[in-house]
Amino acid sequence: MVIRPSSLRSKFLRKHRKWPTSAYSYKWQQTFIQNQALQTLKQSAAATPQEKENNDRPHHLFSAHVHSFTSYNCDPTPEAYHFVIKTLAKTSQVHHIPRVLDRIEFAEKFETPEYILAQLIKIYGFAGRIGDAIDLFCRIPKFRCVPSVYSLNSLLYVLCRSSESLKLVPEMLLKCQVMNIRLEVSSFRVLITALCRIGKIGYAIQMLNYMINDGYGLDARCCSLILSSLCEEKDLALSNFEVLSFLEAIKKMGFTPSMMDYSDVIRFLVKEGRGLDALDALCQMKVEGIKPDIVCYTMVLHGIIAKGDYGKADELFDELLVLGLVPDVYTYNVYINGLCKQNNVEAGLNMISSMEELGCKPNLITYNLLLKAVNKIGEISQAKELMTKMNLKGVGVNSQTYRIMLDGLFHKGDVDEACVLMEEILDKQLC
DNA sequence: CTAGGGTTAG
Repeated sequence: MVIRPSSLRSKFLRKHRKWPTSAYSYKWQQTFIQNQALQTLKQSAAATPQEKENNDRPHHLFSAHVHSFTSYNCDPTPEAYHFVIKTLAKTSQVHHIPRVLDRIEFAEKFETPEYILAQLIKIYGFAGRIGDAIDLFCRIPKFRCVPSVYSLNSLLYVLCRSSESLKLVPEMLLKCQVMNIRLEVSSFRVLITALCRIGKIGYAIQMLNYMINDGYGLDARCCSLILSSLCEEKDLALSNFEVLSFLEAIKKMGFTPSMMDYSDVIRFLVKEGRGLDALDALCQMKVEGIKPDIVCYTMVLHGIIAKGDYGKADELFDELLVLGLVPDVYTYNVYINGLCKQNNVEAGLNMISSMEELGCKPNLITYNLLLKAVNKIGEISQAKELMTKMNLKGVGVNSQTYRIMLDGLFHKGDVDEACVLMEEILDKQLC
């Protein structure tokens, strides 16, 4: 028969208890006294700030710890040790933690709560002590604690922080099999998040494959994460090829993209000058029953206009209105940009009043776009008028505004006016 | 809790 240590301990307590009370009451008093001891310890740690800064006295906290518990004639609690460890970490005395650990291992009997050890793994990791973190992980059973995926995730998190320690991950995954810890979806999330963060998206996709092969099922969060990382990937040779094919692949495996997923993809496609692909993605959304919001439409509209397909742009604008979406400044600016590119300045200027009627205030960008277009067709006086209107409406100008105006004036050969404007710029120190 | 994500030009 297996006798669990906890039942052994309670038998021992019943036999040797000091108070003629029930076990419940005894426990209560014990907890109370331990709390008092912990309070004393915390006070003594807080009361000596000058010693905290003094690294020559590393034993202070630790001896205070022992002392406060012996003076209350009770055993230190795991929480007390936790406090000591946290304090040592906070005061950059991580190198003194091993002594504390030794004491927990050899002098104490309690079952150490796993979170304390898991947290220490992270402390070690952030202090750059990868070796200590790994050692601690392997040593967890010595602290009368059964390591679970919780500790493993902490370790994986730490290992994934640098490319150097990343190499140790496969070894640790094997090791945890021996320790009988089964990876959970959360572990994969830790790995994939970290891999994406350090730009190792290829490895992240590999992890996703392992996950599927090991029967964990496809995790939507992992998919979204990899997808958005691919969209942000700077190596275009890689991402241009991957983004859509990756999306296609995970969709086949049962992933249903959310609006955010599509937003990421559309933003990527537009940035890459693939406006038509962005439009396709938008259609795909609708097919899948997701109503694209105004941001999606604005991005696609931008992409289409960049391609010069103004007919499609108009269609798209109509469509969004039909869907009941309300265009905002971003949308109007994109649209106005399209009108300006077609040299349809008239329509662009009319948009200002339309916007105002619809309760959408034109902003600096709106005016800059139109100023540029007006100057382009050589209507300097109209541009000046527009600038006055800007001021009137309380829309401040920026250096871009002045550059546009100077450009216009020089283009016209109006050097005098340009000089006047130049002085105004110098006055405002907007150079 | 319903944001965030999106607009000029260099």
